[in-house]
Amino acid sequence: MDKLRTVRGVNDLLAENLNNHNFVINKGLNISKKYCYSQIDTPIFEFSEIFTKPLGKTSDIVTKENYTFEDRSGDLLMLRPEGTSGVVRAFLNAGLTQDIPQRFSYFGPMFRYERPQKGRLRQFHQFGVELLGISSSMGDLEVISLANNFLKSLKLDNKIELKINSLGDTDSRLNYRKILVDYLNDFKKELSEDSIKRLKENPLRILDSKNPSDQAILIKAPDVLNYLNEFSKDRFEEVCDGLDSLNIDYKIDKNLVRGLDYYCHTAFEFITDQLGAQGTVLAGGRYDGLSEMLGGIQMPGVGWAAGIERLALMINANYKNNPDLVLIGLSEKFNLDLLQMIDRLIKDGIKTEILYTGNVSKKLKRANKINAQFAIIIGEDEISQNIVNLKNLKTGFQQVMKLGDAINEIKSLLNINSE
RNA sequence: GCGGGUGUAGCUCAGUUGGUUAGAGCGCGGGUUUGUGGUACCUGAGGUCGCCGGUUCGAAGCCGGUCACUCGCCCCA
Repeated sequence: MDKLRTVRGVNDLLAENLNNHNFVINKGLNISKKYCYSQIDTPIFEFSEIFTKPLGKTSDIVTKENYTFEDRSGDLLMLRPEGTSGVVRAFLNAGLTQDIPQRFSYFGPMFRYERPQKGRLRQFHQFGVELLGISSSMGDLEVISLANNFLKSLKLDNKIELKINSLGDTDSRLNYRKILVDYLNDFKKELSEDSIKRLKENPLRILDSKNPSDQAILIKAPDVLNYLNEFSKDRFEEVCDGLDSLNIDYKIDKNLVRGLDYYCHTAFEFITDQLGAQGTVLAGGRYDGLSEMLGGIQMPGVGWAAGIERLALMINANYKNNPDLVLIGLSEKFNLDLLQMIDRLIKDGIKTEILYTGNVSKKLKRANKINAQFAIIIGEDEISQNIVNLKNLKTGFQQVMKLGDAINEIKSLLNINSE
């Protein structure tokens, strides 16, 4: 380490950015609380299998993008690359299978060893929700409705569109997989290198390839939706009809596939064109097999996760942290008096900062810079008469009065209600 | 992991074909103002030109490597 810096793909969050993040998180928590989702917090690392089992052996997240390490007792651990597996694990651990449905919301850092880009970091943050124990399409519709209202509350609904698809149940999926592989095998020579590899490992992923020659081949490829069995097809129709009656706009994208193995039936992504290659801002789907993959009982689930960084890039939460009031002493010997005064001021809900150093002129300059509304200035005279000099920094008007009167004046002018 | 672009002061950026002591604006410090801010004027500090090596009498500028950011691919939120 020759210079002070963070490791690659990992950022500090300074006031303004953090404010945007918190804005996104708070909107998410608020709206999910109204849908009766309880917040849950799970560890940021788990035994590796918690992720490797459900995510699938061929997913990049498991094969090359994880942060894995052995701890001192020799256990193989992984920094979580996503949130769902941990939440389901916690749900199983807590024995909540006896009390379904369960609704969870969560947020926190996730870790993937990827090539960093804007909106794609190695430590990044997700906000997500999971609904466990509801197998009908109503579950899918509920979480999509929640997502839609979440994005609306961020005023992003006009910049983002919803794409959905269905992967069908296991039977449909395996059947379609066979048909797709048969079709693609005829074009093997024209497929991209990546896609040839995926033909064996995870052929469905070829569907969302951006390679032009792949795309040309895909135009005539068999359509997943035509190969769903009766049950899966009906289920997908229920979801589409449901979205119609909820007035949620969507586009069916037959090439939309989720990257992780545990998904089935409904898959959806909310996508923007404003973030370049990182356009997926919120994505999710149904994962009825996940619980069993972890060794639990059969337990249907559906949920989504949103990229907090990506959403934060699209909003501007108007960061403000200016004091209502600054306290100024004529010299440093009044600083302790000011510190005593703060007890009372914060009880009245007044955001107060003490300016400790410099002469009065410097302190007022500083007060301007941090955009304070009022200043209380004290010196020998004020102390001896038990009064303060209250100055309105916007108008320049100032007068001496009792501290209690000053507090009332500030509160009434700034509309502050004490708590 | 692959391909392209960028990297000069705290910030935004100039810097000609390789040529003396690398500049501007904003910001920051001090002063005009020892109990009163915003404006104005004066003034000062701040740079290993991302890092390492090479070419050259001489490199911020050229060459190689490397690190970081960024765009696309990949992956995905």
